[in-house]
Amino acid sequence: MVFLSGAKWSPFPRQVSYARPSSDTIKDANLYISGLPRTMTQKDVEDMFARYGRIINSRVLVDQATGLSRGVAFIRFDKRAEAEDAIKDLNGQKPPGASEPITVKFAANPNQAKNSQLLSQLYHSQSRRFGGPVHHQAQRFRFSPMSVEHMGGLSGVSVPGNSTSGWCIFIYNLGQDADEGILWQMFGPFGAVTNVKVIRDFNTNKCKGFGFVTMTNYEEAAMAIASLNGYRLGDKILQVSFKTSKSHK
DNA sequence: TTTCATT
Repeated sequence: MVFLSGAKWSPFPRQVSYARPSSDTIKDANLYISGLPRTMTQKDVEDMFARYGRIINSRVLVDQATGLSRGVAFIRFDKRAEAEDAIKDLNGQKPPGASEPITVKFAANPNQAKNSQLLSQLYHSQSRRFGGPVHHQAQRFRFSPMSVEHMGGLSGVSVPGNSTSGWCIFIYNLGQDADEGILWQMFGPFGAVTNVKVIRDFNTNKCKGFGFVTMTNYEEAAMAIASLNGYRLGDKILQVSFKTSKSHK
């Protein structure tokens, strides 16, 4: 005779909760990896990091239009100590067959990143006066949209800076204190700007002297470059051009 | 004095 009264309501082993315990040991175990060879897939990256611990999830950022790797990835480890080991071992190292070292560090909080970008735009849109040296010169630009419409023959040509999500512009010779706001101010008048970035030193937060602006329309980007290249910002002469591929050698 | 990347 089978006596079932003790079985209660668990006829099958219940799947243990998916939620992971909240604990310091699993906090902030998320890594940001940049400088990866574009040929490396998500699996390749996982393979490289697997020996340091249990990988909870991973992602390789790809250009939405081309599907090509951006050389940037995320790896979330089970434990922070595992992530720390991976940083110590792999940061600044070259993957097999790679010519450039990779950067491995803890990932920034995505909410923080989004907020700072929003704040940057908010600051830009709310600011009426700028103490910077650019403002009083803004009217020196000559707008001649007719001339650039002639340059339509872009198809089939490999044009630096292009991607279907916009035209990436490289700005060199920014001052150490440059910020995103100055880029919005300089490029915004020429047309649709979708993104700006000031490259800063990780530790000092000082600008490394260059930045990027993404503009939607070629004509506006070309006009901005033509107008802003050679522009004097503070005591420096800007160099402005379409971004070129870093691997031109 | 010369090319990012933050799911």
